[in-house]
Amino acid sequence: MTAKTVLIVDDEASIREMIAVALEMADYRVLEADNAQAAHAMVVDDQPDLLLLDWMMPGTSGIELARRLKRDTATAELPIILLTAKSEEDNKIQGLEAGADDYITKPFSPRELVARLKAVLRRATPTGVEETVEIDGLRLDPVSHRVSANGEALDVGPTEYRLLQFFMTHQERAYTRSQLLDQVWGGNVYVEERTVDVHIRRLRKALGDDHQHLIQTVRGTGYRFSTKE
Amino acid sequence: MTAKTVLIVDDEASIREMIAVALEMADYRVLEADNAQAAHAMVVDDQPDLLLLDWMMPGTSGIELARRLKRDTATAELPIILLTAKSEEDNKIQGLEAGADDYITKPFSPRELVARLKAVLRRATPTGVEETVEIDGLRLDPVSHRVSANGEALDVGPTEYRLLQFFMTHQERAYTRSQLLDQVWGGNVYVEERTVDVHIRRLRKALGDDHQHLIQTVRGTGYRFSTKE
DNA sequence: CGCTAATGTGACGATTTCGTGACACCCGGC
DNA sequence: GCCGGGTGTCACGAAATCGTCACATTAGCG
Repeated sequence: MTAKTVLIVDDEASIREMIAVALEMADYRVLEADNAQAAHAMVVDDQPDLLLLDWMMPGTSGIELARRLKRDTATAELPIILLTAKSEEDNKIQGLEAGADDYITKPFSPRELVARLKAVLRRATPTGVEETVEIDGLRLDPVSHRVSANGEALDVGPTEYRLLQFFMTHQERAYTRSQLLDQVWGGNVYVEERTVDVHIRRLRKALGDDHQHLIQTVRGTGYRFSTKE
Repeated sequence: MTAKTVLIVDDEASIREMIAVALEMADYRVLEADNAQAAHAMVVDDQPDLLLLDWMMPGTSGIELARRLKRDTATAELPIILLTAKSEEDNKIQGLEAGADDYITKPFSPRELVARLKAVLRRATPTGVEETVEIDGLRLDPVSHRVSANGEALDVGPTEYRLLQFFMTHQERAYTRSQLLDQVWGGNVYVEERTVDVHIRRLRKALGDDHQHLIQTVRGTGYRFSTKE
């Protein structure tokens, strides 16, 4: 799973720091901004997956930023969690009406924060379209998460599964190891290129004699999935 | 799926309006009533699928209406979500005892409302549609709320029951822990993902050696219910 | 036919994921 | 208050998976 990015917007550096530490321990990427203008720019540029927004800030208030983001279709889907002090509880109505997805009152435990953040992300992330692919008797079904050859189930590991899925939906084209690492492993991972070879090997083995010819090595370049010779 | 009908009961027109807009955007049919008497009539006449009920209303209170509806077998199955102000939190117990299926404190975001409404509708036993499921000698009877294997009764807790019911009505599909939390626990809970594992474990144990193979773990993803393999 | 670079392959330790038992907590019933 | 079932969380170990290496094999070239 690729790490989600969270943008923390608060004018107090100490609070940002505390939250950042908690989130980083929970494996989130963290961005910070100390005012609404900077935050808005970062939302546009860095496209975080979630916004942690302080209610009270000098200049443009948090709620104003929330309202603005929700009005713009490009950013309307961005989940927002508002942070407020206990005494400001009355403002909750405005906050949620402005489009916030959740609302946390200070003080809060890091753990609570992470939990609610997870919940919001879970609700916000739409499940992609999944179609089963079948090629030459080889079938991959994303719904049941199974791979079968001529009806017989094959045992493939998670990485081999993703690799095969990528190949089956991108046939007839050669990919370099680097491209495969990007597409299958997901962008920013540091892994040896030769690791791809090993997983290709494992996938071929799993496919068995009947189908391993589908994965062809393109010498000097990388690999290709193809039914043709 | 035919659109579900939701009856909103609140004496403040502005609140009804806000909710109505949110629900219509989410593809629900919406009915409105501003007092308990009218609401009762509409429940009988229009048979909505769910009731959104304000706690505080002039005349017959929301809770009184809820109690009344739950007493009548004709309307007892109707899911009810209570709306209350934060300060009335203490009354939560009474609300749930009166038969409400969920409980939302104002203010709330439209998104939250829709999420919990979905969850309630999902969990709610849609009157009449409940059929007993039997798979591979394993039988789940929603009417008596019992599970049996080859005629022998099994002892499963409430959560395990819902989990099993969900699985039996959604075979051959791999679900992530997140999805299971959404579907079985309801989208608004903040629970660790690993908790799913524990309940899977409890369910497997309850199913016994004969049937625990039906619940399969999909490494790196989650779980699946299937007779195959 | 040798040589070299690229790829195949088996093994291995490190890491991740999952299963499992224990435990603390909540809440309703007694 | 005490008890007991139900629930969520944790810690630990087992198992699967991953990334890397060393070495074998192969393809392409002169």
